[in-house]
Amino acid sequence: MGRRNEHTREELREIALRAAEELVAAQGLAGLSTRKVVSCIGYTVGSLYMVFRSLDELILQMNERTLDALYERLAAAVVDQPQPGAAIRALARAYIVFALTETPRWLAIYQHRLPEGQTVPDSFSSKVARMFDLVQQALALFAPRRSPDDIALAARALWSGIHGVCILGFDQKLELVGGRSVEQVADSLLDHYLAGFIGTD
Amino acid sequence: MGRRNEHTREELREIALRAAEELVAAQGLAGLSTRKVVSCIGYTVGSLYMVFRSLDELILQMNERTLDALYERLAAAVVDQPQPGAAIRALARAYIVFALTETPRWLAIYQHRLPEGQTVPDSFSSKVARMFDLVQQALALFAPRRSPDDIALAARALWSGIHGVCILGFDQKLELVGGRSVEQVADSLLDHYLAGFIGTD
DNA sequence: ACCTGAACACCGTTCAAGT
DNA sequence: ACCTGAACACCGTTCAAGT
Repeated sequence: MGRRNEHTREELREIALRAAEELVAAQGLAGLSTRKVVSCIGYTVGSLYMVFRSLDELILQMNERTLDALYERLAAAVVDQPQPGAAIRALARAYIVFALTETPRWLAIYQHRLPEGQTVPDSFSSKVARMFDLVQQALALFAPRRSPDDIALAARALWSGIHGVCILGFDQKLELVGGRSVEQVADSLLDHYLAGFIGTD
Repeated sequence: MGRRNEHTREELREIALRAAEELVAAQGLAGLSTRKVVSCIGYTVGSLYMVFRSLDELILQMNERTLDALYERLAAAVVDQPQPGAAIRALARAYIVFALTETPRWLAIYQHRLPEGQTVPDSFSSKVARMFDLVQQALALFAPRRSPDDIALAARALWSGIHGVCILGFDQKLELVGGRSVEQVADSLLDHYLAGFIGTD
């Protein structure tokens, strides 16, 4: 046995991540397992540990790829939005569309929890920071007289708010008000927050 | 073996739920298992299935107890708040305090996902609705000229927003801005949203 | 060096067997 | 009726053994 060498390490990593993404898309993060991944790609359990330190690391890398995809959607959404208000709205809408269309892998980012004491790698954090900067830049253009501190706080509040709308919106468990779409609730949050933010400028 | 009859069905249910709550408090929802629960209460695996249909049902009932505890904190917070604006702020603050002090079992409400196709029992939904009514009532007093529809939408936007702040705030994975406390971000969301909401009255 | 597959310590759930 | 504990089908991870 052994020494098949059909794939390089990098190829193995790639097909494993792709298989993981398909499994998550079909069955959610809970439906992901090392044994399912290797059975999809025609290897045995041990091989996975040649490329990933653990299942947690595989999930972390999968989530980084999701963050990349999300960033590109957000970046594409702000392009050609000369009005700062429209840019913020476009960012929120792009986030919601991503969450709606890629629900399982978007959810996986938040469902996955590292074992006690472990922290996320820097590459992960910087992808989050990069995405967050888009919101901050749009807000800075929207309220140019505000201090960087005010902008940072507002960006965090708005981003968290939109995220909360998405999370609770897809959780039928918490389906509170019938007939209210995620977009409608997000618009309410955005409109009133921005009105209040600019009003106290 | 068998027929110990040390506890009634109801007692067994109670000590199992209590053990589950302790396990979750100590190790999070991921650290909860049927085998750990029964080992805590001195029974064997099979016994658990006399009282709960499945582990999912046990978790659901545990989460309902958490919702009860949360509701009481929220209800206590609005009492003696004659000013409607203060009532809304008190609700948000009570929610944050609960999330901060009871983090694992508060998180468990959102981490737990039912198997595909299953829906939450009515008792669960009505506990959520009851909690949500508190926000709606406070908002109705705050903006008495608004239609019930507007109030419902605003309540949902605000509640989702505060929840998003809590969720992202405790997820160090997404720790975006150093030094910003959950309270600070929540205040920003609340202040500006309410200002915008009342401003367009 | 690469890969296997048995082994270990877990897991949820079921159910024949015992009292 | 109540409860056990073996059994089944899973799980993540390790590692001696094979090529």
